[in-house]
Amino acid sequence: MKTSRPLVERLIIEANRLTRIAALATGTTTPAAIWRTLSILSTDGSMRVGDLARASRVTQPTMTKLVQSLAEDDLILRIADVEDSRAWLIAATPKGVAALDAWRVELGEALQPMFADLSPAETETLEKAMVILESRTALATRIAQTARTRKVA
Amino acid sequence: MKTSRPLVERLIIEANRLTRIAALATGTTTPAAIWRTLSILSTDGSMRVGDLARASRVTQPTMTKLVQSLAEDDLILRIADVEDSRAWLIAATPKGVAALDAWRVELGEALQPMFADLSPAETETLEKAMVILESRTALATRIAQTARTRKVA
DNA sequence: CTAGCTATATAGTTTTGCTATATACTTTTG
DNA sequence: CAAAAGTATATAGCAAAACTATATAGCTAG
Repeated sequence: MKTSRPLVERLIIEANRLTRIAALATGTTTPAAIWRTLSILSTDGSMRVGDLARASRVTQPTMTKLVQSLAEDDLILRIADVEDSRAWLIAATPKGVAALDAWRVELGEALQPMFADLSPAETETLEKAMVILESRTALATRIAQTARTRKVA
Repeated sequence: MKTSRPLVERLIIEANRLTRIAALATGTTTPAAIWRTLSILSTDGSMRVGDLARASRVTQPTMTKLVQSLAEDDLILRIADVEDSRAWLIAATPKGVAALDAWRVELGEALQPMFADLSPAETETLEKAMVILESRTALATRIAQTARTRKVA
């Protein structure tokens, strides 16, 4: 283990580990692609199939099929885009948001034992760190979204 | 967005988001399974195919095939287990560790802009939070490993 | 209005990962 | 200690997922 690893690098390593440990701790077999898609819609709002595919790092045909399957389960819905009738806006339904939320609760509970014995000072440090992280990731997704080649009105 | 979400839950949500954003920012097409496997071996040391499969959340035959392909690229090597000649110990090679490290550097650099303007106080908060996180995830993987049904000598 | 461009859908193929099972070795038991 | 039962990995065959290529429909520029 390098001692001189930059902070941001340590951050992404721990993020990957936490993600892996949490998935391991819950017994769910639901494909990660479903949660990833619902997470993106939940944080970034409704968007087109193509944008969703890019954000989720799959090809557009793959996302089209995933969206079809999610729509069948009423987890998302497809709204006609008034500005461009070729496109659809994909939005999470209340049921979809609830399913995502339940999964997050499950993940949180699975990780809980690891953090059960945090001291008040440690809890405060993590709370502060979360506020910082949350502000940065919120910014990042906005950048990613505008990266789409979009006509300026 | 819930305001009353528990700390641990916010943590896993941000971990997922960071993982997603970082993957998006780099253009790599290398399957995630490869990095996941190398990460596990790197942090938890050499282990058997079966344990590696469980840790990586794939079936044993899938891991057998992945291990074969990684061995062909000299990213891992298979050591005979002296205690049980049915089993192999899988270990990351120096080349494997280097590849993992390069990928982590790339992820870190991709996220760098998001964190370029941290104040000294914010940096310190994140540094402290990382120390806490690193100690907890280190603990967690040890627990997962002993969870294997292992004969006591 | 036509030519070219863009958004999503479909078809067909490749890849990935699964279940079932075989093989080799270890452990338990009578 | 030999036979039976159990465990670790490997292989075979199949199912699911995701890709490339392309079709279809709608938009936009000249």
